[in-house]
Amino acid sequence: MVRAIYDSIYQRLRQDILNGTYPYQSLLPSENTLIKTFSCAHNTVRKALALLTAQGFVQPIHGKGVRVIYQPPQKTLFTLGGIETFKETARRNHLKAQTDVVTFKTIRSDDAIAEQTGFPAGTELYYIERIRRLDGKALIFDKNYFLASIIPGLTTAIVKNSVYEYIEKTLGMRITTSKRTLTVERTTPKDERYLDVEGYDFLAVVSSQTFNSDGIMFEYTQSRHRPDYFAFHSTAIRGK
Amino acid sequence: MVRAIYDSIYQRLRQDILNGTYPYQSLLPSENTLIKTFSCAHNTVRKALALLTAQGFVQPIHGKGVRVIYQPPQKTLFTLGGIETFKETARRNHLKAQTDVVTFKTIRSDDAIAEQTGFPAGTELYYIERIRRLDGKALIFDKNYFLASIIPGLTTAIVKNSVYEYIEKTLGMRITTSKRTLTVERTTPKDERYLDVEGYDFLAVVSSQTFNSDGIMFEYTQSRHRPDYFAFHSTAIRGK
DNA sequence: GCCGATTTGTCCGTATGTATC
DNA sequence: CGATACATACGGACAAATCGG
Repeated sequence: MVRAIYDSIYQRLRQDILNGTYPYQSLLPSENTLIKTFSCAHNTVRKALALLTAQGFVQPIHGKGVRVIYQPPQKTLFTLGGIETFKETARRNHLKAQTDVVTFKTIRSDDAIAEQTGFPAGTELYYIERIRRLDGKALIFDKNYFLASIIPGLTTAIVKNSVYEYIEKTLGMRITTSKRTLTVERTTPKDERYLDVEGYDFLAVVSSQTFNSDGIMFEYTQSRHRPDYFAFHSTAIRGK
Repeated sequence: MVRAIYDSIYQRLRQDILNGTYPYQSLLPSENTLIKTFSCAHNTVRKALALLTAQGFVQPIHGKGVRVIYQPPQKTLFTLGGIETFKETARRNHLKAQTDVVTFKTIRSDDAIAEQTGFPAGTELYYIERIRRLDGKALIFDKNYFLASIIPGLTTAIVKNSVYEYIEKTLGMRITTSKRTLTVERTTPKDERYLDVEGYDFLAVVSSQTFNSDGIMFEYTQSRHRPDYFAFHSTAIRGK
């Protein structure tokens, strides 16, 4: 897979921001300099910078330069914000990850499920419930609905490992957009049965719809997190 | 203020998606068509489409078209996700908003504040605590730190109305990037004193750093929300 | 399976506008 | 005012994916 030029520029600048070459509040080399460094056109550099801006790494200042606004996270705990696998998250935090599958079946969506997930009623779905353990503690309760017509051949073994790995590596499907809603909800009896709630009576709940590169929603997931291991990061950019 | 061409195309398409002209799962007119419609260059149309993609409205499909993946929110309640003032949010939900200022003072940041907010120790700051009421109920507890050197002349009157209005209209400063972290925390005695917690012992806590168009962080805010009036929306796009 | 039309994706070079210093 | 730097826009070229005949 050959990377696009703008992408390699983006990756390079991103790395240099992360490793401190361009520290917080410093200015990146000017667009003109970058053009010479990477021997490419103006627009190509700008596309890379637009990406960095959208991800919250830099803030361009008209007539002045491009300022780095990324700061390394101070408290290092379990966080999420991009599109990341549970396994990836665990590895990033040097924690031992384990997944228990408690439910695995195919269902047909009814009106209630359609209302909640956005899948039309009558659609054939996989329904999966999993418990995510970090260092042995049951911290996250996941409910997944997968579109059976798009994700064929799911097995408990796959589900226990990583569904995303199966989707991307085996099926060769690309995951692109993910829309999320975050709420705070009271623990249910089911939560208490499966999770080590340890006195917590509220959970952080992330509901997400995931789309593939055809713009088809193929997954609806609800992840219920124990609050003390949860943080969610997001960057918003005003208009322009 | 004259809008850029790409921006007017973006606004127009966005409107047409919101009002149902281009419904969920439909395809937008092709880039070629849009070029003719708006009498502009390829790249200009593409910039508008890139914006729509980044905001989660559409998903382009190589060789096929640009698919609309926006769905109107089903449960209409208090939500946030973009950069929006409290007043704007209240108006959108047809609720009567009221703000009580409980603390308003200037302080100098110490090590503890620096650690939490990201302002260097020794910086002069405004510190404000406010209670946000919707339809009379005290639902949100806000703590703000503003950089005094950047936001001069704050008064309780301004703070009771809208600080952002003051910043944008009176000072003429542009707010651009906002970085947020979302956590779930136990209510404190202070929360219980000021908010109508009604038995809720956990709150949704949004911490945000706001940057102006010079890339200077001028605000750190912590908003503590009662769970039943809180939802947070976010769109993530996988790298490429 | 191939070809050609359509459509999105990447890149270039140039020109002009506008903000900062 | 001039030099520098980011912002917008144009037009052209070619690549890559999709789809129908």
